[in-house]
Amino acid sequence: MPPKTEEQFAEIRNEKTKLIMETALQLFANNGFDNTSISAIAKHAAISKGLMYNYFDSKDSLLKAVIMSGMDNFMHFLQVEDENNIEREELIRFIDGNLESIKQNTDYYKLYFSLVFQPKVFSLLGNDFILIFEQLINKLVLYFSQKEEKNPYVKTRLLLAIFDGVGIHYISDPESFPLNDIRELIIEMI
Amino acid sequence: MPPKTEEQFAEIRNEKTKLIMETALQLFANNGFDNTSISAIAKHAAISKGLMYNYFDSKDSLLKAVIMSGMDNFMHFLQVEDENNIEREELIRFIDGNLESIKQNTDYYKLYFSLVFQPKVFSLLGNDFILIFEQLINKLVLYFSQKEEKNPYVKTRLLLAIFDGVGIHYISDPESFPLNDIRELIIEMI
DNA sequence: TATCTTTGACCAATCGTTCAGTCAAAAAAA
DNA sequence: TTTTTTTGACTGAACGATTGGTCAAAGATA
Repeated sequence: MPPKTEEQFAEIRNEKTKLIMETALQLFANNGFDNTSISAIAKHAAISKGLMYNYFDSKDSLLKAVIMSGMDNFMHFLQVEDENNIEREELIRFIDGNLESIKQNTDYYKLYFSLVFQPKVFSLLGNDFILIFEQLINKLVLYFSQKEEKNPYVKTRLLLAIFDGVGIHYISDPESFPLNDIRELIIEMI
Repeated sequence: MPPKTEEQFAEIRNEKTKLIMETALQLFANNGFDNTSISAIAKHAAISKGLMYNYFDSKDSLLKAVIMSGMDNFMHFLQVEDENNIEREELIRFIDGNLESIKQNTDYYKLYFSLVFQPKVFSLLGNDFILIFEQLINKLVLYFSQKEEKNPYVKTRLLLAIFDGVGIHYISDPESFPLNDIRELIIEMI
């Protein structure tokens, strides 16, 4: 029989994994991934350097876990239903989810924007991003088609670009960026 | 007397400086700043490592020069006049300049977005960015005030955010992103 | 020769990663 | 209760690779 139950060990591992990932996200986002050493993460998390390698195979593997976790979190905010049809109310919920996600996960957005253009990093993540993105496009195109928008696809691509632009500007300057007022302008557009 | 005239040496230095900066921009943008070694830059530029240090004091100094040069280039595209007043025609020129700048300097935008959130890098650049940004805000607020827009400041912040969002999406996917059609939508907004 | 550009071996520092070994805690045995 | 055994989380010195940066010497040209 083990000295601790499996459940106890699992909880320890869960908490430490979470601690390491949260610390890593904070440092990656604000100092850059390549500029953040494992030593620095260990120091901030008050653990040893070796322990990180007990939980993650490599620095790349840690990065992947951090980004995937952030993406999961983002998807929960969106709450997009799987039906094909989409009502205006649901689109507004989607917009609010997007803006709320930006507010609550600024570090994740910083990390995302700082790495998304590096082919090496992008390939690390597989094509989950692309699939989710295409799914979003299809839904929004359908919505704007129903609204008899002149060019539903173009409007869709603009709207998705706006989310990222608003995200970047909010992150750069959270105090003075009028996020709530801009929400109203976006809703007027749809 | 030197073996070459001052002018000859100056031209050599100008050309080499340009070569190093262009090579560095390309590698910084696509592989990341910290992930690009001086040796790699030298190899791609077909010069020695030591020569880079003949032209730039440090890697940070090279980065600063690259970013500043990109910003100068960006400002030339904008062609914003110094008068207080701003006509619709000039704003459209400004939009077109912005979009054209994105098209022609994708590497610079990649580098910019990948570093802008790092406090260490941001402080390297001084507050030129902030000043230019505030100047743009003031001009656009004035324009939208003249158009009797409901909330000129909010509209301005949204428009500037849109430029960055469009830039990111175009860079991520230049082939399928409908930049020209989106230009029309933006112009309809102003 | 005189002068500036150019080279690449070299350095100390830091990096990601490894691994032999320590430790507290709890079940099992006494 | 007390002692022994067993477990896996945890540590940190050490390693090879790589980094930004230096510099004495060579190359080139008038």
